[in-house]
Amino acid sequence: MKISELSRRSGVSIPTIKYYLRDGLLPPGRATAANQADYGEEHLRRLRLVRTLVGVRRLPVGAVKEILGAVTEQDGDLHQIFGIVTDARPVTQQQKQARERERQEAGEETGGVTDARELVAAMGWEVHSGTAAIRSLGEVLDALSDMDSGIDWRSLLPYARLADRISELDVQQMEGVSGVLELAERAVLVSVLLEPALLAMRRLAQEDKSARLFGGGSEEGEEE
Amino acid sequence: MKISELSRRSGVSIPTIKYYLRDGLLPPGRATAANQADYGEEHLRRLRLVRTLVGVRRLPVGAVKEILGAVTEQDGDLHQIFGIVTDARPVTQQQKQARERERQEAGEETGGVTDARELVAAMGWEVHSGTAAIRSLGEVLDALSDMDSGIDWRSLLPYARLADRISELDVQQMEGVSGVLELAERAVLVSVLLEPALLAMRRLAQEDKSARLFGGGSEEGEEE
DNA sequence: TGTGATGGATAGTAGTGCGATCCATTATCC
DNA sequence: GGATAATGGATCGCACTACTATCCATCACA
Repeated sequence: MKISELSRRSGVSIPTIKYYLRDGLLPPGRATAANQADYGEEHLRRLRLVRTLVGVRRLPVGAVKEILGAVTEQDGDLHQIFGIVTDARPVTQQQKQARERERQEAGEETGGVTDARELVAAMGWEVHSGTAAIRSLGEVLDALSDMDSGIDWRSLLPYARLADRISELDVQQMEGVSGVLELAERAVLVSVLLEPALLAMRRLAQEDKSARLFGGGSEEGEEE
Repeated sequence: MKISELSRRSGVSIPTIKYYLRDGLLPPGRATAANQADYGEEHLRRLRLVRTLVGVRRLPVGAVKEILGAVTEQDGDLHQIFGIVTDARPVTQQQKQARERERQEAGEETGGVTDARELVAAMGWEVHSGTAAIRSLGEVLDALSDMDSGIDWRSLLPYARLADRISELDVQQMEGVSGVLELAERAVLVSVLLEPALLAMRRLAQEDKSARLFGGGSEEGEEE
């Protein structure tokens, strides 16, 4: 398949495909001549996955590259794949620098991270301690404490128990998938793409619950 | 309080504060002269909230503006506040345009959105149908179907049930908060800031579960 | 044999989240 | 009361991201 066909079948413009090729998001096609390359079905699948992660999940291109690169070289151990996918965080360069600064002036390990480790311990989760998720959770706990919200890691325990049950559903989604690449792709899909779906459902449920509890205040407004 | 004190107390640089003032993220201080304005404690709180949403939750500045603007003018009905917060989605201009195009070529209402409505109906959630959350969920369902993942809205029902229980926790977090602005701030905190915390906990639990199920493949690597 | 697509490279664009600088005005300290 | 320094307001610039556009020599294919 030539690049024009790849473009037609995926709906992605040729310049964008070239950009992904340059950036290593898409492996180069099999070169048949100095100015000709051949792309296969797996390029199409990969391209669709990239578009999904960038377009729907809105991951930065760099993060998608990390995920896909790590996943395709570490093909074999499903747990490793989950770990890699789990560890890839969407942070831009600017934001990274800002984080650096904040971390430095906070003394390299904020109280929130310590609290996050306590929560992990309380839940009995066994994770390798360098996870980005712990830092991420730590940041939120720091912010909650800075804002005097009165919400601490203990108040998050009920949430953690539900998160635990969500993760059980997640690993169930891996059943019945055969190939190695298919498993990797499924792991990416389940752990990354379901994130916006989960948040969306939470928001829908929130609207429902808040209507039942505090609602009725002004109950017109079906118009958009 | 002068701008310099606001900067010192918040840890936010003066140019950044000026930028927020320009963009309407922060209400202007009470002008005492042509080149002097006075800021109060509520400016400090607001600034901290902005920094939390931009820095920790990584919302685009425009989205934060929408949320805060809507929340502070609609002070009164807690359900309205939840709805507003719920409806603000972080989308950049570029991405918006891309969405526009995709929606046009898909005929203005994708199958995923229809599926999303079915899921909402199956859960018995009562929401006004224009919600961004439905569109968001629809996009994910579209992507899952495009990728032939075999995951459809029915497979998401177990997730939806857990999301429902999460939302019950969310509304519980509103208890014991008194003032109107305090309630609004709490609603923002709970529904927006807890998002990264939820995702982080899900990832931690995923790592734990995947280790228990598929793990043991290569169990060294405590080093970071 | 020529026409148009291809790969590869370089440059340009729009949008975001600031930081830097300039300016006239004005609080403030001596 | 005069120097100093800070303030509000404005404009410019910068780094980064995700593309888009253009150019070019080369080559398939009709």
